[in-house]
Amino acid sequence: MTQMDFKSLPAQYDHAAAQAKWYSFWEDRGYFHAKADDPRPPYTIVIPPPNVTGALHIGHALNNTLQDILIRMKRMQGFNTLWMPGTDHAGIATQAVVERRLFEEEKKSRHDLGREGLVKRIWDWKDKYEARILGQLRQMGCSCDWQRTRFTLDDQCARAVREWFFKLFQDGKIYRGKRLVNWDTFLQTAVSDDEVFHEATKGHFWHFKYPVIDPKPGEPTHVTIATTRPETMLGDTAVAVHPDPAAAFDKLAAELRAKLLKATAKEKSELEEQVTKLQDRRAAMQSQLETFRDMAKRGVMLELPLTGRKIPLIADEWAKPELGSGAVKITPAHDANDYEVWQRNQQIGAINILNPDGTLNDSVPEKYRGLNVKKAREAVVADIEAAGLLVEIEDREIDLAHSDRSKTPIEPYLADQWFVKMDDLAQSAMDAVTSERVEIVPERYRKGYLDWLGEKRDWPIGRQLWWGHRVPIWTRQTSFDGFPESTLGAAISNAEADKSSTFGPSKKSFLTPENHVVRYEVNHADRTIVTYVCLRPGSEKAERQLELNSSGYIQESDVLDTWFSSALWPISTLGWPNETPELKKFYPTSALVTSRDIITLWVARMVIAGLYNVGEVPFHEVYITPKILDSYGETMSKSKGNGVDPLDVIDKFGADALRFGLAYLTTDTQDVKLTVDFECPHCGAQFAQTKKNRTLPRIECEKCGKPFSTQWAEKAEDTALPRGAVVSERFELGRNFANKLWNAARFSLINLEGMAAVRSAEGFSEKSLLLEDRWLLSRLATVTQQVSDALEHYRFADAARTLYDFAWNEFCSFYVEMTKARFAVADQRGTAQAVLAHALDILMRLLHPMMPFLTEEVWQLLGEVAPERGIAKLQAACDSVCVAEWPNADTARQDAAIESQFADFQAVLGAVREARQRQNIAFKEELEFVVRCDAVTVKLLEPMQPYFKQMANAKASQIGPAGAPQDVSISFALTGRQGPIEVHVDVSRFIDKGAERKRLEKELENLTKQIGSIDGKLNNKGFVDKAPAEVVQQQRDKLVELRGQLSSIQTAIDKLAG
RNA sequence: GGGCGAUUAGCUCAGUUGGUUAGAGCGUCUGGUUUACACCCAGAAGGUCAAAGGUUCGAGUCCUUUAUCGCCCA
Repeated sequence: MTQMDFKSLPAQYDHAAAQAKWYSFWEDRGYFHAKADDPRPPYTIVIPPPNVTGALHIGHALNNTLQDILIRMKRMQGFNTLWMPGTDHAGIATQAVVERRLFEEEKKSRHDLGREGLVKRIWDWKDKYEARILGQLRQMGCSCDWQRTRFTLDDQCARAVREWFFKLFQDGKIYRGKRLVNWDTFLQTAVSDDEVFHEATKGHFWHFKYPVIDPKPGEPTHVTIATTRPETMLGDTAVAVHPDPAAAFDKLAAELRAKLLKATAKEKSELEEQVTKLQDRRAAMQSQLETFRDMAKRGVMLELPLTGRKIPLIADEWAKPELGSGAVKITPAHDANDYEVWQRNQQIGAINILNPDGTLNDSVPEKYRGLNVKKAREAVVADIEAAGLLVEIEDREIDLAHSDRSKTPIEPYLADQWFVKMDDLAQSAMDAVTSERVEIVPERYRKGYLDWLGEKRDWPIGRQLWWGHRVPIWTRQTSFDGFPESTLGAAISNAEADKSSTFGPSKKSFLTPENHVVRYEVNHADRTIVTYVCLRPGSEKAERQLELNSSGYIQESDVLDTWFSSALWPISTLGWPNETPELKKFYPTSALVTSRDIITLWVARMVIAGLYNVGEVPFHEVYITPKILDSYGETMSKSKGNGVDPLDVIDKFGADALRFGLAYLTTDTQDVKLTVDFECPHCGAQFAQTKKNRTLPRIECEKCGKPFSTQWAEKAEDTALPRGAVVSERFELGRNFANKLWNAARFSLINLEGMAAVRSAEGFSEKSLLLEDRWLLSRLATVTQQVSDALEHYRFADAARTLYDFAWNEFCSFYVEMTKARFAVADQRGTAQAVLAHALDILMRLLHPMMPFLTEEVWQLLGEVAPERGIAKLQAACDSVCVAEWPNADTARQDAAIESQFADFQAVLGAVREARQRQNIAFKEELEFVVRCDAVTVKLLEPMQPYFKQMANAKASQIGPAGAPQDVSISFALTGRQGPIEVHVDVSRFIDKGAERKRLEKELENLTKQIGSIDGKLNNKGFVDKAPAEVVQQQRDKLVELRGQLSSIQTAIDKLAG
């Protein structure tokens, strides 16, 4: 076998080359593919499907890296590992992006294209970004089972959506109702509360008078109301006053008094002022409010200006006696609070005054019809003023809801919606968490989940969009003019009972009891019946039949909320509703890794859907990742322009560095701030991304002044410039670590040549293991335990830090350094090689989940020189570290005594090195030193002579109980395992006595302080009596030690003086 | 208004059930080219653990209050 010349390996780790080589290697060998008939226990994660609106940023990189770390570890542990990949269609978000571009680039609206045309455009968009996203995941090294890639809008997912909807409809859990929704007048759809953001804006508070109809003598002739949205008065259906003003005032006063009791002096005066104000107001207004209340009870009507309508004065607690006039206008169709008032006072009714596009509809007087909100507002205010009913206009800051998607103001709007009843469903998902069938990590996120579900608010699932799963319901409206109303109830219950109906299409053979469910809605006002037919998936023929003109059914035009399909993700991807082998094998899945903002939107709904459809929770553990913020502490987002593209980081630092860096940041408590820098493509200078420059299409380098383009570049003149990457220096840590590992491996490879021959000739003897071998093996066992345990419990940062510290500070800085001296000695060579190869092997396995490319590169090279590895027993290395067995901690090799002996050696070495640095003595100059210590330590240190030479260019001239300092030396008093160790480094040729005395005096002061503190503790009776005996003993030992050190330092000082 | 979290070195962050003199990376300073690595090596300086009070023999860690910041819900 011809061996590679390892010396010719590059001195820097070539991440690009490794990435290009190994990803396809793993994929070609099918390592990522999980088979349903594999008998090994399964370990499954479904990816949180990234939405196809745009490319992934570093937050996604974090989320997916963590999943890959778990998956890769479990794969090595011998599980049948499935990581299910895919993307999400993200209904409103994607449609909004495509519509916006359509408008920007072609000045067209979606209506110009029509439903089919727009949907085609969105599919094109989806294809492009899906490819981009999946490509990014590959670049990161994600080991997804690509053969199973799904999309929430593909046929398989569509079937699952249809089936779930059908089941819910059949069970009576889906209903249609009128609800106040957040209406986006731009996109013309309802958006959920979660898609709305609030912003304080400058606005006004208008006060109007409504005339009272036929007031009794002495009663007020007008009621004053106030509003921030005057145009909504056209939809008023009542004015409310409080039913018991006296009680309301009493309550407020009581609350203030309670606050006052607890208040600080500073708050007190302010509260007292409030009390006075309230008292004044009460004196002035209570009797008038009671008059209004009495009028309301009597059924007094008001004249609603501009409309010619009469509306009632009602008593309802929503009216606040302490605010404004105490009376409040009620517009149930356009205000959430007023809607609630309507629910309590059904007789007042509700009037929707808006068209879907935000203009006023036919329910308002003709002159306002067709006006948009802004124009209507101006007109109403002008007309009210002209009528002499305008009281005043206040300036006021208003909290205005905006649509997250279109950035336009939201109008509360009464619309027909499909809802899912949440009572039992929410309860089932709560039970799953309280019973710990689903465990949320970190635990504090449980509360939010349970609180949200506990509200059991019904879920509005319809979206007035074109991109999504269409509601699988066909509707027909028929008149029942020909039927006496009294017989209707009976007709319908008959129909329900035998699934055939006078009005329904039951006689047609295409509808069978299995494939459809029918529900009816009787509308007495206009004497119609609406028939809803829900069809099961796979009834395409029935769908076509229903849509024939003769039967007059049309399919609902709304599509379903994206989360309705995402909720099914863990089961739809595995083939549900079919009972596939995959579903049997891989469901419930093992873990879900996601971000906290979708615990309610997504996680809770997956639990609901899993339990409802399959009867089992979708996953056993949910790990919530930290969130990545930019240097201002803001969340990263495409629209803000502060996102970092993982590919930029990979280009510059490598995928291993990205992944390791991310794992290193993932502690369980914190969000993570990342510095974000531009990198100039001309001169390579890095400078901070700021709020100002982060959305510019072109930027001039702060250093060389040359311009470069950014992600915002669109004009040809900008895109022609070279693109500047956006990176973060935080990943330097990972890059440096990767390089360190690479070089340690390179050193090992160079020195392992011929190893196999030596090994087989000599055999292996346990006795040939030196202290440093035993130390390393002991540490390796402990590190293996710690890393496994940390990853098992989602403590990614712990695992990363443990590996970093061990690999750099122990393996490289000590073990590898020490082998340099041993390789020079023929009879030590074999053992050192065996241990080195073994340690490198284990280290690569432990690092593989975090740094897959580097570890594979090293693994393959190591395989060339050491195809068989191990300590007592040789084993052939596996073809790829990707499927190598996860290390088992060799606990028999853990040895605390060895570790502390080694620590003594490290301390002595450290003292010698410090002496050299203190005195600025070049490494070339050999130092001599004396060690005074007990006999056991002598035995330990004597064999270490070669290492003192190797690592500090120093020689111990004496080691023993009688070791005496040279005339001019730098002295250290150390705490050894057996007892005190004094190190005296002979610096007669070099010393700066003054500096050394200063250092020693400082040391003396330090020791004195410590001794004082321990003395204090030991003289404290409380401590001696109450603290555990071992802690007290520890302090006593410490005191003795410190006193010993004090005297050695004192001696050293005296000597310098003398 | 309610809930959750944060505040530790110049910066970004660790710090297990309370127990030696609170750690790391970057940055700063000093000095280096030794059988891999300057993306390196050997050292150093740098902290009233946000503030106040409490529990305890002992508090960065537990409790209370306050301040500032962030997120979620209304």
